[in-house]
Amino acid sequence: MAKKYWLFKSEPSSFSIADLEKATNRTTCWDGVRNYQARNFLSKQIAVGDQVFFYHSNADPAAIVGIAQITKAGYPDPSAFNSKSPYFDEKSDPINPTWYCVDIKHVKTFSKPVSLTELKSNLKLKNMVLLQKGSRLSIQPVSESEWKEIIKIS
DNA sequence: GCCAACGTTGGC
DNA sequence: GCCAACGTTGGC
Repeated sequence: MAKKYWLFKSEPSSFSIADLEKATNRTTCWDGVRNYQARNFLSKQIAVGDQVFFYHSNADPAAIVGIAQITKAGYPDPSAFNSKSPYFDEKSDPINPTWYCVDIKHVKTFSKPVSLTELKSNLKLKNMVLLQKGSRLSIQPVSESEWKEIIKIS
């Protein structure tokens, strides 16, 4: 299976790429995703070795700030069953879990982040999911050509 | 802080 | 099944 590319959004005030870099094994469980479309990517399509752009939303500036890779494919999100977690979902059944997560590992932090403004100004990237009007999806596919173009500018 | 766009909920 | 109301996301 060909390697695939993704973009994961995170608000740096809750979890930034610096936090990922500092995490044990530079790895974290990407939990708490509570959107069905994003869930489907996590549970069905994202595979070990896939590459991920780490994006800071609600940030100044909003930007792609680095790269991570998938170290563990989709598995049931433990936070959904933890009543103390802010992501607890009492309706999720452990036998047939509603929510999934993956593990990601830090690969690199860009010395020069690629800002949303730069992405928007690049015509080769106009079809990126991130740039579509009203796009709020927190886990998005990125095409190979988009990936390469962004690596080139970074 | 504002607000447009989106997803979900729940009454009917 | 429709759709209004609500809560959330996220750029500005």
